[in-house]
Amino acid sequence: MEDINFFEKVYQVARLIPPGRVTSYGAIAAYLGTKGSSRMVGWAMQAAGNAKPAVPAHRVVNRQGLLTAKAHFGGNRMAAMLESEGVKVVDDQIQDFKTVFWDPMVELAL
DNA sequence: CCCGTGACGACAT
DNA sequence: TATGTCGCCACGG
Repeated sequence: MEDINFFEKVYQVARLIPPGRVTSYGAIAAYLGTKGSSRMVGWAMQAAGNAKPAVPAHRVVNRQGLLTAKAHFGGNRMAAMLESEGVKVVDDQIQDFKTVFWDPMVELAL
């Protein structure tokens, strides 16, 4: 685990996000132990586009459940993918965010 | 090696 | 509740 880079850690956790669920940058960061570096998670996601297998970055949103990454995906592609998985999105805001929220700290229960 | 940047978050006002 | 400011750390130039 310590052999892999911070980025890969983020990728692995992100890939564990089940369809129809979403998580926040801070949640991933906290799970990795770098609680205060939620930004790094987002930064990693930027590079995630070059990672293989592809990372479901569209399932990662901010603490408010707002599709901040939407701008990076381009257009409403991100929202469409989420809705396709059963996640309701209105005006870039995930509905019932609390319900679809997937917390690695709890789900992975390390 | 120093500086700016960034898909965030928590706290202060 | 809303807005503003600071902290956080990795990466590129």
